[in-house]
Amino acid sequence: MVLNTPVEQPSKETILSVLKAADRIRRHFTEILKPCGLTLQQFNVLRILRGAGPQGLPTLEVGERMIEKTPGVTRLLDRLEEKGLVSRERCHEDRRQQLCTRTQAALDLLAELDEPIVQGDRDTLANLTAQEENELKDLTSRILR
Amino acid sequence: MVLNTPVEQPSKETILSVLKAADRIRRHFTEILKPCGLTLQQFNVLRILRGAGPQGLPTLEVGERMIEKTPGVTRLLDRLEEKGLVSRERCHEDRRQQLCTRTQAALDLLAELDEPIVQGDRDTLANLTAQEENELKDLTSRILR
DNA sequence: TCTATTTCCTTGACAGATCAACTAGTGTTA
DNA sequence: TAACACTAGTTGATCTGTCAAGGAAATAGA
Repeated sequence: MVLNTPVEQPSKETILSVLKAADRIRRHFTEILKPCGLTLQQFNVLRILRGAGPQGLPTLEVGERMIEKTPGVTRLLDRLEEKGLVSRERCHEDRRQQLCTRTQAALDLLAELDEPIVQGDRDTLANLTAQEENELKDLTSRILR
Repeated sequence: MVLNTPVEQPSKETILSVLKAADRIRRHFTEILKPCGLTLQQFNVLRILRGAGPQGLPTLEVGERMIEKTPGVTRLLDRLEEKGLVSRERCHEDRRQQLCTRTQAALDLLAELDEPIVQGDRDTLANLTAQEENELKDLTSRILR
């Protein structure tokens, strides 16, 4: 998950700290989602599809919004379809595309999760002031750019 | 990899930014390691074992230093052993333990990687001043704590 | 209009993360 | 010393990430 601990250069420490923080964040939300039987990525897909509305999105579009390689998305969608949370059908204008839509069940599930997730957001940054939060956003956005 | 993009609360943006940065960092180092046929985690294990010296470390110890669940470590070590980079043998004092040691081949490989990795560290934070770097370390270390 | 290329997506294969269940030694204690 | 719990590690199953290869529809060019 994370680079190891032997620390010499200060940069290494900083990088390590960023990676560890991301790791804690991921675990935190994974924990929140576990009772619903959703993984973090599945949840992301559902939220993206909720945002897309009833007309749905083609597979690649979903992938792009997740910064994710396509093959993973296909199989992610496979599982969500099996669970009845997503439905897919060929697009008529462009028959290469598969339009993915969230089902009503997905909307219900997401609605249940909204509060816990917002709370999770709060908990994640509970130790930072609003200003520090902005600073953190700024600094991380400038990493490797 | 990352939470999706629909953004309402500022906390969400910050969290997203941290996750994305970690993602870029991970990809960056993965890229550096690819020519050597090592994954990031394999590299971590080898560095840990290099740090441990010739007497090696039991499997669980390796796992702890990686913030990693044990089962994963076992299989990680399996692959490294197949590649001839790690050797394992039962500990005589406590026959439950497997002592894992880096081989000479591993040391050679790591030596080759030291410079590229240090350069990778530099590149990662190239856009931050030393002070900003410290700030980033501080802020991330306070996330979810 | 027919081939060549591109685009969208799927499949296969393998590394890795995580959970649950299990084996094999160790230690403890009655 | 026999029974019990504990520790170290492995194995199996499922999900995800990534690469490489490929199919099928759309598009471009001759």
